[in-house]
Amino acid sequence: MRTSWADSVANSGYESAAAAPGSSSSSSITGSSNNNNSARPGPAGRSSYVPPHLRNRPPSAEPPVPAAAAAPSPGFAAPHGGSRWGGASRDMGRSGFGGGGRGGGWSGGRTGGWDRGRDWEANPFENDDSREQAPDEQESSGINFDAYEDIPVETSGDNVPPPVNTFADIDLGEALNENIRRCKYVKPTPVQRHTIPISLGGRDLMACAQTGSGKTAAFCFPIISGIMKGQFVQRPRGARTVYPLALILSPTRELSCQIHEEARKFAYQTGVKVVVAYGGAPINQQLRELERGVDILVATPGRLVDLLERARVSLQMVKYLALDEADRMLDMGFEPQIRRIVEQMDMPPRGVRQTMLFSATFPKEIQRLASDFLSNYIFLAVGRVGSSTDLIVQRVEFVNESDKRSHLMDLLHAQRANGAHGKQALTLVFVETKKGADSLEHWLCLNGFPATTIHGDRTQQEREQALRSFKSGVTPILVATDVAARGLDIPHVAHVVNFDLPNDIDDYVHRIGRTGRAGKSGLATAFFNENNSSMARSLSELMTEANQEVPAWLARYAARSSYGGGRNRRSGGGRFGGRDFRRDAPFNRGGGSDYYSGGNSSGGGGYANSSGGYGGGYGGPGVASAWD
DNA sequence: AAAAAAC
Repeated sequence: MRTSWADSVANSGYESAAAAPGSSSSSSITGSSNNNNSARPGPAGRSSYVPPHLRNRPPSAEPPVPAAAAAPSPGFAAPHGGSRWGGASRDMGRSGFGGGGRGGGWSGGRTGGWDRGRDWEANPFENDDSREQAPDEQESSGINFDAYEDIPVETSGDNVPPPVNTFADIDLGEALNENIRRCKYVKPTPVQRHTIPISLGGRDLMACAQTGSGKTAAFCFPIISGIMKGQFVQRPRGARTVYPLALILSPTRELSCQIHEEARKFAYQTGVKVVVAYGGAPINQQLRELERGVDILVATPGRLVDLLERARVSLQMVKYLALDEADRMLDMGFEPQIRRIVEQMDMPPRGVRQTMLFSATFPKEIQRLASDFLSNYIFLAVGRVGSSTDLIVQRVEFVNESDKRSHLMDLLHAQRANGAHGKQALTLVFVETKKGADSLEHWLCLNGFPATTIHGDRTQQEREQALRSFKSGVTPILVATDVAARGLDIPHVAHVVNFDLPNDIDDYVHRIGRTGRAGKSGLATAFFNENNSSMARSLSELMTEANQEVPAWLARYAARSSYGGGRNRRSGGGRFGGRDFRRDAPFNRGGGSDYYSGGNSSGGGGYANSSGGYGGGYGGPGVASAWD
């Protein structure tokens, strides 16, 4: 049975002061072979244990097998230790993984013990090439990096670390670099260029970046690297509780799955173990996975609370907390649950753990809430201009409720006619309600359009099946509620139809972001009628910002309609999905919640560094003077 | 008002 990274590395001798994730030196880290605190429990024969990621490799490629050491202290099944950096030789190309066996306390209720088959770390890259790639793909990764040139970037906060230009500029470690290569990432996207150094520097972060701009990797790389480099204290091994070092929360089950799949690629053969937990799926399998060891837990809030209540998971050892779609996680529906997880369980407080919040949109009122979870954080906004939303052609058509179906059919017909080989291009149709989704799907199928649907009234199996069937083109039309609005990376979505417009402009931004991924172009069509008049203004503003053609009738609606369209008249105004709310009230301290959260900030006005002349004055490369 | 998120 293999254990997770931190389990195998750390041991009871260490103090909890984890090495700062950003500490650059790797040479000083204790090698596994001379770590006398190591303990290797378990049956004899375990001494020849070969960690999963090293099996089936030529002997020459294997790092030295760590020496067996003292028996574990009572109550602990402490695996042997070892630096994640690979002990003596980092140049081995992989870390000196200490895959110690788990002692007799292995509590899965299984008797056979050691199941090698299950220990094998499946290659997460296996299925990557099964998807057919367009022949004209310029980058093998499919990411059109040219689309990312010259994006305005805004940062604020104390001492913002400078961005990097290449992955090689950062010491992420060989194993991680190898996975970056396997992912065919040539160079970091803007959000990655800025986020990774901030995060490696141990700083809290609120990051606002386009849909499809590589946010997942931006928070995964530093977490994985930090866990590999860190010398973490032995995690207690009591009962059946597991102690992840990192927690990644997301608002939907499918998004958590997706993050898990991606994180597994990044963590492949690093020994860092990533596990996912979400509702609607049998909990027992997830529990078994957890028992096999977990460093990074990806979860949806409900299931995590369940696991915490059952005491199967403890957040006591969490060093990294990442909220994806953070503004969604902190809106009305989710906030209490998130507060409970972050503030009322056993997670270390802000300032002790490192917290990173990511989204494409960040309304100010949500930023205010979010600052409760952050300590002296850096705000980062990567602009929209020249980036992915620019590559999405947005159209708005006036369609009365009663005409929507036939109008949709017209669009689909035209699309089919234009499509290659008469095949239907992938089209994602958003509707307002679950019932509406079912009935539209039914109607489409009746009319000869292969469609399926995804929404919260379907079983998890049905939801995942629908997504697979859509991705593979079996049902090239997917009718969805907002469950599919955020984060899902579905390659080759040619067209997003807002059959029903959302009531919030931010939701619109996330929805249309399902197309135009990774720098590719896409089309978004919205059906607008009197019922959407409250959206007229924000929609027309957004389209103007994105250099889209605003129909004259929409402009008239916008001029007529009162403010408040979409509730937060554009979360940032300008070119970004958001702007640091701290800069709006630089002298407004105290009085209730502590916006400045760190307590050691340098002064009321010291936050801006890209537009104002004041503040720390970091004006390094890539920090555009974006605010006019 | 709807959607999502545990059993």
